[in-house]
Amino acid sequence: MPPNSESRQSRSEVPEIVISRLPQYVRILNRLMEDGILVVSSQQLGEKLQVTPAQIRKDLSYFGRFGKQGRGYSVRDLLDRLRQILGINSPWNVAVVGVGRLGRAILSYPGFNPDGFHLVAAFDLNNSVVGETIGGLVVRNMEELDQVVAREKISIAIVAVPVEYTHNVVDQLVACGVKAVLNYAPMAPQVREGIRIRNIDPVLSLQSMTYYIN
Amino acid sequence: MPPNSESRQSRSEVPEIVISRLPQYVRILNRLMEDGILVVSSQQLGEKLQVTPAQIRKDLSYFGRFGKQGRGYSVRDLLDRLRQILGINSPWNVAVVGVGRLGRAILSYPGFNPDGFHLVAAFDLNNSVVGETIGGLVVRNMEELDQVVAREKISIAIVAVPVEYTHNVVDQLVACGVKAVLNYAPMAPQVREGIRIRNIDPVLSLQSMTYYIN
DNA sequence: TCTGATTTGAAACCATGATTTACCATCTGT
DNA sequence: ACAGATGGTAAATCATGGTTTCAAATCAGA
Repeated sequence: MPPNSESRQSRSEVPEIVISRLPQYVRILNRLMEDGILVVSSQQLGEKLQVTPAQIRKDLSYFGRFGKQGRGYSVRDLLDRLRQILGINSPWNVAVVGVGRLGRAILSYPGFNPDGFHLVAAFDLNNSVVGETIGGLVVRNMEELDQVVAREKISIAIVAVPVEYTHNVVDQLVACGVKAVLNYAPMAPQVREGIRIRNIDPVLSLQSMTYYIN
Repeated sequence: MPPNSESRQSRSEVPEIVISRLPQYVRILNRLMEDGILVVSSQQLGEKLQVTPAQIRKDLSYFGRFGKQGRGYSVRDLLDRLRQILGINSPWNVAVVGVGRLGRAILSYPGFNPDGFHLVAAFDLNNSVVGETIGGLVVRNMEELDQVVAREKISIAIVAVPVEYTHNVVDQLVACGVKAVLNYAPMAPQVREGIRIRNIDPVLSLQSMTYYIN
């Protein structure tokens, strides 16, 4: 088998910051697609994203040659390739743990589904909310976690529990086979190699902005 | 007037990445403070934060000399200094715009107040929720924005409105004198020089994690 | 079919910031 | 006073990633 463009460069060599930009490219390309635009240049993409055209070309060149000189990139082709690279060309099943106010907001947020993240299960530690139906899902007891994660092939979890339970919940999720966690608690749980975690922490964001406006 | 430690280095020369680490130092120091720890070394701090002691010392050296050789840092003093540097030694008044499910979750979240971010006003575009009381605040009409922002000295806003209104809302806030915006909509509004904006976008976070677990 | 404009992709170059090393100053405890 | 620990500073080095440059490919139009 001849080397294809994707194996030219080992996966681990692509800088993480490049990966973090790809979803933004995807978002713009989706918009262009909806607008019926067929071809786009790195120049035009750069303007919409406030980055230099060169950076876009370099980012893309980690994965192959997707453009045509003198012309630009086919919106549809580039979108397909990026979705494939990111692993968002097929849907993911996601569990939400914690159905307090934030968890409920997450479960009701319509923005996950169109991008292929299907919220398929909800869990809570507090038995008084177990059994409730929220966003079309029955809230389950944490005892069912293992079984449901396996049955529904859940590899991503969104954690919105109080900070004091977070570490424990994340450990349980990882033990069940969950591979990626989006954590809304104000802490940075440590996870073992191979597990991805992202923390969303509004207070940290606010605290770094006050430096500049002070 | 002799140069003090803070003017040794012009504010703009401190790398933004350094600023973004300071709130994490503050968080750890708060915990140490609660635990009654009086002194901490860069070594110990580094372990808790998963960074090298050298980096912590270098970060702090942008702002002055806070430690004592042979001893470490006084937790209370370092905490005070960092809070002063970040501008979080006195409270900030914050407005929340958008009281849908996410806005309500934000208004009810108890994590802002202890860190000195006081949610003092809530606004919504939809008149059907104006007048409701949520988290102790009466939801106001956007027409009152200008007046309330001025009266309450609000310089930070949290925006949780649907994506199609976001650009407009951010513009209105900036026009009223708001200096920093925490945006929860899946877009990156452009703001003029001098205004700080941070975007919280769970879908982008998920999409960059799938690359690694695919 | 030729010409000129456009654009990509690769390589070279450069800027930033992290790490390492070395050295000194200062503190604690004995 | 001395030993050991630790911070602060500077310099050197290294790693990362952003920018510049340019040859080659492509396209549009005469």
